[in-house]
Amino acid sequence: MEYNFREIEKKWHDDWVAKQVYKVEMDPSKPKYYVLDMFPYPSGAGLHVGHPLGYIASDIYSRYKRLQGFNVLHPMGYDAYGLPAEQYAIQTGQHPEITTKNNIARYREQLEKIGFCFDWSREVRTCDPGYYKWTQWAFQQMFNSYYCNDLQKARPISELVEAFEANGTQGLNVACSEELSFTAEEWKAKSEKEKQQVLMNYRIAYRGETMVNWCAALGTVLANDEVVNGVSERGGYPVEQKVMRQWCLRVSAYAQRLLDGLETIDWTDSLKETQKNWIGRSEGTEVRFKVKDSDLEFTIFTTRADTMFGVTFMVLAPESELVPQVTTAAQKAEVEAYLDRTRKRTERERIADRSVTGVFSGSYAINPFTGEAVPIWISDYVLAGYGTGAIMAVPAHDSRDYAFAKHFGLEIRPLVEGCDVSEESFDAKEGIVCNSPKAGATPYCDLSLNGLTIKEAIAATKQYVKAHHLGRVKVNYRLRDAIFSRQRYWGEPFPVYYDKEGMPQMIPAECLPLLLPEVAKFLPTETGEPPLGHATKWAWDTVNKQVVENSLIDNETIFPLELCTMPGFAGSSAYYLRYMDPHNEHALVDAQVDQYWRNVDLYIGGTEHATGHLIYSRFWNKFLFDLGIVCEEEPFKKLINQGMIQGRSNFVYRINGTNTFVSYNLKKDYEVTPIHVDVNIVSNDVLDVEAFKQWRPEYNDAEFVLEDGKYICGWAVEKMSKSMFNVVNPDMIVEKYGADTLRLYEMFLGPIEQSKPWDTNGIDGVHRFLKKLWSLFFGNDSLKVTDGEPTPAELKAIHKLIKKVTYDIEHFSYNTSISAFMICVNELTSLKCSKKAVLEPLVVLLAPFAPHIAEELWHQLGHETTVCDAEWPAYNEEYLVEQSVSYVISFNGKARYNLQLPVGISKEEAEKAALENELSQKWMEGKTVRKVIVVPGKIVNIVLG
RNA sequence: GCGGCUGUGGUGUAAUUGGUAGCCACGCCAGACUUAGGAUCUGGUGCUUCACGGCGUAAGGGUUCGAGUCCCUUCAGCCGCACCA
Repeated sequence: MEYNFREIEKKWHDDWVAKQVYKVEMDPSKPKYYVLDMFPYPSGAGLHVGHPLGYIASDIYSRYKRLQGFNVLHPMGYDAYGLPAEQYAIQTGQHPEITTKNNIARYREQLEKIGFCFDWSREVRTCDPGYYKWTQWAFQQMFNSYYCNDLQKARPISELVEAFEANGTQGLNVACSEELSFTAEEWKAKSEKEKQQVLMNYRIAYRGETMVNWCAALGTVLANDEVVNGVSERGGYPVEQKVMRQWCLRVSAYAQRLLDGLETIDWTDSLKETQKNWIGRSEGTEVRFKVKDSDLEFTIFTTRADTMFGVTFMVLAPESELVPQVTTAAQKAEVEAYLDRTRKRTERERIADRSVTGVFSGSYAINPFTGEAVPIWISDYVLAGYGTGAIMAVPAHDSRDYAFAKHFGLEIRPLVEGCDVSEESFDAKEGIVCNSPKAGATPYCDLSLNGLTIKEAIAATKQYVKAHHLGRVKVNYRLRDAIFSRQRYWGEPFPVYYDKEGMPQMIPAECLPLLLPEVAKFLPTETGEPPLGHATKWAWDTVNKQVVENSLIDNETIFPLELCTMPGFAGSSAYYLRYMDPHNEHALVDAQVDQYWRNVDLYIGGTEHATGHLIYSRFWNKFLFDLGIVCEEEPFKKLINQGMIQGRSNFVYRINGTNTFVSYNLKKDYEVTPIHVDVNIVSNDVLDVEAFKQWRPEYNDAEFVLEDGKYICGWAVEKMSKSMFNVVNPDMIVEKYGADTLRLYEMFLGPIEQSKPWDTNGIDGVHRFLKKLWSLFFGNDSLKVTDGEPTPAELKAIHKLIKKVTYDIEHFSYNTSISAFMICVNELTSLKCSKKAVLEPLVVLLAPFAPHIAEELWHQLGHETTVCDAEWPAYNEEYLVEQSVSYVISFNGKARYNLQLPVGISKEEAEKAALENELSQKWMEGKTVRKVIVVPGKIVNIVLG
């Protein structure tokens, strides 16, 4: 009987669907396990072989955990809102709703073929109203919350109002956009509108005027993680910095907790490192400087407080609001010209061109430590968005200040013993401080740092600043608030309207979801007019279908609605929670359900989400945790990044000016042009010549110079893309070899975390393995499984496998498991073993990897129930014990030969046996044994004197 | 510039975590069965040497009886952050 994978896979797939084998219910009698894949956004290209890599890995683990008796939640859904889905729709000129629907259908079809154990009854789509109701709901909760730094958690905004009424801002320690200061009386005197404006400064979801990344080509603003090297991540369009009023999420309030939480979760070091870099914690000091001959004062941030005595100038960011205030009349024209120039530069130009530019403001600042007046400059090497947008420049010990000082001829004052600053600055934080004035030498300051190490000097200066109220110790984070609005169509509408004061108000929670309206034109605009402006009919509450004309109408008053939509990461930030309770209409997730499933035990996905989704999700979850909605602070306990699958392109070589193609190893004799050829008509780098002729009309009459009767193609690793003809679809592999072969092969390719090119060479090896496995069960035309007692050799083979596979799955080392399967099957084949007692555990072990064939064999062995509900076999060490162990006898560490010694022999006995054996040898005469080292069960090393 | 990771046959990789480097595959070579094979089966395959042997885990050094594995230096590649004060 042949291994007919097509028939088997079809049969069991249909059976699983009919019997709902993968449907999961909450079951408190069993321990839970939650395995999650990063859900895909349904792009138009469909799945390629890179997508399933992670899904297969998680599927294996899910099935394994189920066999171990866990109640496993393993869901799948679609990240359907957002830029990628919308860009695809725009490119194909279709409505995103239609393309999204079609793409999802295609994804589903492809996923079905691979035999995943997803519980499809829990599928979520971020663009479903029933789903985004909870995205909108979460946004409203954030709007109604502020972040208390003392409690280190989000609290209802009403508590903040109470605090204002009682004490104003007195004693307040909360996250805010701008430090405000007012008394309770002043608060009470404010108008309702003013109060709302003040509260906006504290809300976790707030509308604020900030520097944003504006991408004209995409017609929208973008979050920082959506901008890479100054261009948009999606499409690579230019991005410019612009001040705009936008919705933002106060992610920065959670910076420290996001950092601390990393210590509690099992992620790779590299991913944690990426997030740490992104959060960018930096401890330093804020110091106030007065402007000379003025009441003005401004604050700078520095991590090098020890260099206060080396300050020779100050620099402001061009965007700083201080710039107009410190610019003197004489310098005005020059400053304006400079501001104009810098304003015009895009982010990319700013990154590319790092030549030193700047302009003198005309004013001076007083160094609070020395009383010295130093010039205030303006330069775009100082960023408005970090620290205070102003710095004290210490050219001797900062390379950027150094370059600036050299360029403009400013003083460089070294402060570290023995450092040479004639050619470059001395940036290292090591050495002994010198050149600071003696204590009491100036009327301003009695601090002397001479003789201290830099670290001691920093601490001493911090202390001094604090004691003399010159500033404060401050921790800065690079992490910025997330810009949360997009001037695009395909996203969640904000559940927001604007009152007659123009202040945003939340649509009543019972009216959610606010549905995304139909619009005549959904294209984005270069000027940033949101497409929702075209909407004429809005609706909310799917039940009541209240319709409003572009506005909320209340007692005949018309209130305009927010026209921006939410960004892609909104819908993906809490989807793992929704899977727990996907049909709940009353809560994002029921508290009891959340108590049971808690959080994701194993999360598998790509590194590309390190600074986007994986930050936002953690933030979102921590916020919900603060509110008591979820019971775990971190959403993803363990995370594995599957490597990227690159394309492996094939080339044919056309002899210039002809239609003749020369095989790879002969091409050096000709002048040739390499041409990409579709990898799907190449096998093991051998071109299917006939298929090539059919591939394109111009090759119909192609001729070939062959080697050994074959046409060998060249190859290269490139991005997997249509234009390189190197895209491999999983469907094609499934069609040719079956889903089980695809699953095994993707895992056999190498460690999951490693990036590698997709290379179909070698897939025959795993396919052959399945055929060999099949032939353990079937003879020429019938089942040949027998009931006999297994021999010790057979038991050893299978128990070795059980041990190895169990260990490997726990360690996500699937590639080595598959090797172990191959070894076992080869052993059983040569032992001619077809005993049920051996083959049955083999089938169970295989079930996570190749579920279809395992299911078929399981039923062939006479079982009625699905193999998914079998029990994971346990191994017995007894069967693995060797009768004797081969010890390596080595002299002075050099291995000489093997000596068989009985199992269980003690260290001393082994030593003795080895010596007896050796000392009788002739060549040992006259040598003295200095030491004998026995590694139990392994090695005897004899050290000769 | 700062931080992290990686480096093993022609190829993908493995190595019981410091114990005979190269498991399992691909490819290649030889053989068997075949009208035929992109089928199946058997054997071989790190380099070098006729051989005995010698050399081999990016390069160099160190620790150790023993190093692919630990430590130091260098080189190469990949990734993250980056005028972040």
